[in-house]
Amino acid sequence: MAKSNAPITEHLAYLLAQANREINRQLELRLSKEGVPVEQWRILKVLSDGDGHSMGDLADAVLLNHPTLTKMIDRMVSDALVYRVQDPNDRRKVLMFISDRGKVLCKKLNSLAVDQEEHILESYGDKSTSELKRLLESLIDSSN
Amino acid sequence: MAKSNAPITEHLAYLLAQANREINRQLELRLSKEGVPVEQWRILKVLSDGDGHSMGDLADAVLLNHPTLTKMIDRMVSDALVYRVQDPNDRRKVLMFISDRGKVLCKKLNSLAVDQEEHILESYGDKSTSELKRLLESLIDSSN
DNA sequence: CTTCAATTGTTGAATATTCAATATTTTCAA
DNA sequence: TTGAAAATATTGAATATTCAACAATTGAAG
Repeated sequence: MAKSNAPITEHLAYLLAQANREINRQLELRLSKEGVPVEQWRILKVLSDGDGHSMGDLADAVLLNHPTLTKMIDRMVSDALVYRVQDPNDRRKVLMFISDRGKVLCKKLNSLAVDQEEHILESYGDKSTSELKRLLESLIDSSN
Repeated sequence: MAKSNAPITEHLAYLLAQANREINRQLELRLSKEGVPVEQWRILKVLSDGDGHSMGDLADAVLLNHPTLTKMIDRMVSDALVYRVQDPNDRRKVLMFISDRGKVLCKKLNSLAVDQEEHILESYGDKSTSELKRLLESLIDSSN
């Protein structure tokens, strides 16, 4: 039986929040070299496959809710990183695409992100990293 | 060598964000029964030791930055869950304490949170959970 | 001692996020 | 075929967060 008086630092929810906050902070720091928030990097990366993604799909993929995504996309369209196309098969939908400018930026961001992953591998270890990834994936799976 | 064209779902930062989002959403759902955001539960839990905690310490412990914490504490003071005392040893500091009312609420919240942890244990497994916790702690350690 | 830098917490303005309501299009049952 | 319900994206108002500036206190060097 779980103890209700356990310190907060022993709760899974807290450990996840703490780890996420720290890793995200580090990534943020790298990406700030290009003046881009983490969410925009995610968006560019998802759109990098060249396919059109609806706003709904994209929102799920980049962990943002719809209105937040809409407004972030507005900014990215202003910056000419992505563009909207109405889905010809279902005109309720908007398909998002990455622009050439977006692709160029995405490459730079990818190398900054890889830089971070390598840094983690060094200090945290190869074994631990892949084991952690495996466990996280499995946790996410079991939560659906 | 890490691949820069790896899908975003393979990045540790993304997996952490995704897992954190999901687990936090579940916890939020439970705590909403008492109308309390997750951060307030964390605050109450940290203050449950009965000691006075400065705003700075508290901000670190509950993963909020200072201005956000100040404003959340303002609300909690209005709700009579916590109270401020000026630190007699260092009058720049404010020491936060939990009230009796806060303690009562905290107990209810704890059992809701334990409920969630038990639910995770069931669907995700005892072994995986403790192994994941261990790896997260170690990741956090190695990031300092 | 005095003064200047560092620490601590709060405030207000700027920014971002969220919730509820809306508009548009599609689906599907009658 | 029509009309109601569902799906999709956006908008605007309400709310929350963040950044930079501020005030108060302490520490420490000269």
